[in-house]
Amino acid sequence: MKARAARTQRRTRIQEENEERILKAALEVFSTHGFRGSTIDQIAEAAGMSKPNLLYYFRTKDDIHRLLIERLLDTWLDPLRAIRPRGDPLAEIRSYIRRKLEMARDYPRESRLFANEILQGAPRITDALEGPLKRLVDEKAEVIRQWSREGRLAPCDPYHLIFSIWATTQHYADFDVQVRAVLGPDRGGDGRFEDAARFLEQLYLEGLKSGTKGG
Amino acid sequence: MKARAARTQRRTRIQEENEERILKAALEVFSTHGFRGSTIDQIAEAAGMSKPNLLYYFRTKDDIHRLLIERLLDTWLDPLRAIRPRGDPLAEIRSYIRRKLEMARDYPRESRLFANEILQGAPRITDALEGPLKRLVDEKAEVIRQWSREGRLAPCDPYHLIFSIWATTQHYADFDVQVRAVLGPDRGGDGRFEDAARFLEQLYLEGLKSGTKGG
DNA sequence: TAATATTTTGACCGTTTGGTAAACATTGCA
DNA sequence: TGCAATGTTTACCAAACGGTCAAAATATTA
Repeated sequence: MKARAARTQRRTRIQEENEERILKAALEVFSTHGFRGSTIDQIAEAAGMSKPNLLYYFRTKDDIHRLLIERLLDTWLDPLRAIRPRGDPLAEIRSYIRRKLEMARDYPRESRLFANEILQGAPRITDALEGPLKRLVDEKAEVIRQWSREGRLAPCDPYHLIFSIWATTQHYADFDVQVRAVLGPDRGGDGRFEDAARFLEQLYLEGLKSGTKGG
Repeated sequence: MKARAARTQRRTRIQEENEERILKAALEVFSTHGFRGSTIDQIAEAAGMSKPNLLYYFRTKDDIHRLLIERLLDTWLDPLRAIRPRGDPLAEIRSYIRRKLEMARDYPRESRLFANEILQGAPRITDALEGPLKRLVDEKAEVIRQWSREGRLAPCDPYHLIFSIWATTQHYADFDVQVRAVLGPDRGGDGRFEDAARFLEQLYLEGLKSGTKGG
């Protein structure tokens, strides 16, 4: 029985280990060089195996990338999904910012992989953007709009609110080098995420509390 | 006299035209595929000339990229430089956001070129980040801090304030595909920049007006 | 342990890539 | 007009690239 077929049926211990090693290495490489900027050799070396050996587990470079993106999209929107329509608006938004910042801190490579993909025109995930992503955002935007209608949140454009939270939080993963360079060795350390959280919470909670006029 | 030497002295009309054509084409290509993802052939084709012809004007692919980045950095920080310490804090911040949004709208390729560079670890511009950029940000951060001290602006971390403005405005250039996909054909049109401006101004002006407690 | 299935390797292939060399064409000017 | 400087093209190269193949090595199991 060939390995190809086997993988779809039963997976060996070695298969499981090596595929995971490859994906981990590929995430590192793809996220820092983009798809075209990464070579199979680079990934193989990072995974500690030869190129043909790697290609025994994944038929093409594209396959690896596709799987990584697929996995990513699966969990990337969890924080947004976690917004509860019945919760307190400002508390929900604060939690959302928190969770997104934690993801930027704990999964910066995933963030950069995504950013690379979008930056280059999202050739492989346009469907996901226009389908599931749009639907989820539409749903949560309606929740936010309802909060505003009920006077529990300042009236504002829910889509641009979501965009701005994406932007500000992912910035700390995607533009990490710049953030560190500007903050310098002192303030660029581990504390920067807490400083960011404090600032963003202040900005959003003050900027969005009801009683504030808005568009 | 060789062309190489001539370029440093007097530039022919043809030289001027072709170098400009090449840079324009290269900006388009580099900004959407990154450095390694772009090929000289692609740039040459976009510029409407043959590869050797292009290489007559620029010795290497790297040279083109370096020049583009150099030009970019030169104007990229103009909006930040334009912040006047003696102006009204909220008005200055509003203008800054406006200008940055306009740049995202009018020069999205430059924004993406920069984003690509930072995302991939800023290998070619670390010096610029740690030097001139950091100095400028330090200077303006002090201005902002002073505003807070004077009670004309809510106390806040000036660095993260600047980061958040960078992030939210550049987002509309760098993540354009995603923004369009989510907003859909109706709201994704030309109006999205004005909607964004309205939202961001509300957020920042309300979130930062003095009288607000902060860290 | 023997037989079988799986895993790893080295040698290789066609294509693409960045870049060169030299011949050819064009332009600008005395 | 003639001639040198400038500009363009054709043909090419070596290295890097994505990927294949068959044989060797290892692991699994009857």
